[in-house]
Amino acid sequence: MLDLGVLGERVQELRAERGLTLQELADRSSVSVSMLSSVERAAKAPTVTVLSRIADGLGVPLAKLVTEPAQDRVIVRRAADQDVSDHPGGWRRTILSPVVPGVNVELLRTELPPGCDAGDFPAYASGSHEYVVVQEGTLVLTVDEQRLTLTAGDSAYFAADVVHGFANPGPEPCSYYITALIMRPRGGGPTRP
Amino acid sequence: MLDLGVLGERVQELRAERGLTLQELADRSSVSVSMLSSVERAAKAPTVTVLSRIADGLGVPLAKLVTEPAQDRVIVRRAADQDVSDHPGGWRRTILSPVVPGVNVELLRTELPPGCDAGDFPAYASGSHEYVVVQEGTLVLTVDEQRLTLTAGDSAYFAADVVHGFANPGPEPCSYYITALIMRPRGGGPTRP
DNA sequence: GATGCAGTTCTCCTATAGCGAAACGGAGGG
DNA sequence: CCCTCCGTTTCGCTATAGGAGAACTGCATC
Repeated sequence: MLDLGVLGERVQELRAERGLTLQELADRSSVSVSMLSSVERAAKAPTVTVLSRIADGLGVPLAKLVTEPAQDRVIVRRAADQDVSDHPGGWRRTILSPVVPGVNVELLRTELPPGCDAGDFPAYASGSHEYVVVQEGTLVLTVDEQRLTLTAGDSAYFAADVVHGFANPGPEPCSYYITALIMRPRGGGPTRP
Repeated sequence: MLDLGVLGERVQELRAERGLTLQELADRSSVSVSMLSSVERAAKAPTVTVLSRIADGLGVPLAKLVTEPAQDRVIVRRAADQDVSDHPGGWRRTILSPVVPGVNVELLRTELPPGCDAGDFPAYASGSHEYVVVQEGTLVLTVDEQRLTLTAGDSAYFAADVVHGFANPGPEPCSYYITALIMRPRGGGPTRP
């Protein structure tokens, strides 16, 4: 259940960060000063439309105002304990991120031998996205019919709600890191193939 | 700006997925049938409290209902364009993640010369967390008085709401990748009388 | 065609979100 | 001390969110 107090604090904090007065935020967001004050003090529950305008005025996505995360301790995985999976195509994937309840982040390292195509990955749920950074070699990234060639040091971001594939067409091995934030449709489907 | 039509469709879709009737969802969410119908048809704009109850009834986080699917395409940063910052201590940090509105993820690569201590980083807001994977060399990770030695291939996860530091005590260079999910600070403000 | 039933929409009515403007309170400045 | 400025809170008033139940719709079965 949403805590209006937390919501109010969050709005106030974001406004303070930007050095805005109630009046200035009111102008930016087309929400009255009095309403803003009420929301910050949790005196009233704004409608989604009003809260959306407030989020716009603050320059943050609406979701930012209503999500609250969890926290944990330090978890280490030694190189020897890493979860390495060798695939039929000859490529190898290492899942570097420990499983943390409530956090849908995965940090992966993938090694593609020369000429190897790791194939296509399905479109994940809406809202999923991935960061890629190439460590060495050449990576051809395919995102929804769009092909991109990345070399060592290049990084890329894409929304992973479309089909996407990875291939190494070059004569040298390719390795790259992926940070994936995967939204899961309810029912707890399997993790990345 | 939030589109009530989209919101309504989303609620209806989620309800259909679960095979719930308006009445059943009303019972689960403590929101009247008529209000649910109005929201689905975008006839009324619910308050955040009501929408939060609806989200609970559907078993999805509130943010799920208000996040608009990223319509972004691929964003690439070439190695030559990377945002590299050299620090006084002799270490170098490369910010690999393009700035994506609404996503508070950072993907970084850091290079520490032999014997270099990058110093301490402050405690971030509660809920922040980081993944670290060592590419080469030896990294001493300090998290809230706890010291850990990581070598190539090791990865670690920790909640970043405490002071944490990175150092390379070895005779060889050390490089590592960090995926950071940083939450906005909040709650530090003074309470009004 | 009538009857029953499950799901959805419409019809009031009350509580409150939301706005404009006035009132309040603190930090300088005279 | 008194005034002025600036930001915040409070005060009425209006529009609308929200609840309870009636009315409608579609689809079976008799």
